[in-house]
Amino acid sequence: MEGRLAESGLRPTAQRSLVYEVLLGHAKEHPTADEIFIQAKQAKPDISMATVYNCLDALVKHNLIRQMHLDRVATRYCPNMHEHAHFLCEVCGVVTDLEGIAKPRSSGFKVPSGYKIGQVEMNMRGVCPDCGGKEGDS
Amino acid sequence: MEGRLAESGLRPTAQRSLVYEVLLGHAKEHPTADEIFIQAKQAKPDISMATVYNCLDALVKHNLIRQMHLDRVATRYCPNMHEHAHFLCEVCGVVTDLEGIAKPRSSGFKVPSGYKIGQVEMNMRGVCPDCGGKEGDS
DNA sequence: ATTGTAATTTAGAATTATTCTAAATACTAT
DNA sequence: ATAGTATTTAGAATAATTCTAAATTACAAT
Repeated sequence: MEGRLAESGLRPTAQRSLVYEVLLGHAKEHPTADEIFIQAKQAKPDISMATVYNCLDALVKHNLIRQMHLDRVATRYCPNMHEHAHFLCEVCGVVTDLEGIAKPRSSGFKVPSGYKIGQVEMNMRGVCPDCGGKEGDS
Repeated sequence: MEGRLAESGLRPTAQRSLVYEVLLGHAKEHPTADEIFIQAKQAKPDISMATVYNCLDALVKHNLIRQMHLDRVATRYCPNMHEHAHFLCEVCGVVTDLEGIAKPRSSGFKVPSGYKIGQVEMNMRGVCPDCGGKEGDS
């Protein structure tokens, strides 16, 4: 953990390591800052919400985690830095990682030359198999 | 305007028509609820913020407009219902529509069968040509 | 080891976006 | 016209995030 923090040029403080560790341990849940705070507080009861935000922002800036903006409620965080899309089941609310996102230009997007693409975020909504989804028109 | 509202099964009230019209007239800006409110207030000074939210939610529900969740700040709205992606320039902050989004399953996403896909949102960040972006690794 | 300096953390206040509530208004169908 | 339903309204309430200024910590240089 601290290793990766240091590699990325971040000072590996106790709080940062903890926030990163919590997120890695709850990757499937794609937790919000608040949920991460609750978990982190169990290990380090004196950690503050502002610190959780600071740490998350620092981790995002150093490309160790990503933000997900799925809807009008709280931002979610994801430590999976492989290219992937997110699928939100509108019935159960679970977010699933779908690996294999293609690069925009090679997959049907008309990106005029001159645009320098950094981060790409791909979100789908629908119904997951557990909730009775059938194959859609994709 | 009212025509499209009625077609979609929404009662075309003055407020809904106005909110829709404002958004159509500012599609390029991808405005927030607040910005739409300010515009709408010029035409109808007694419209309230709650109504703007109500109307926007109704329009979204009836597939006349889409929400965009680009970052941690306010939700943006987009009346362009063609398949397209959004590009946010991290320098000037302008959001551009990029037409031609491909269907997820046919463009490199591993969507296991059983997932029923509804709305898809694709957002890219980077630097636009005006701000000196060069072609990226896409 | 000690000290200086800058980065980080902290609590709590402040801000902002959004939702809620209950009353008033406007439509629709009788 | 009247009843019933949907919509709008103002303002309060909530929730997420940011700000602030003081305290603490980490790191580098002595």
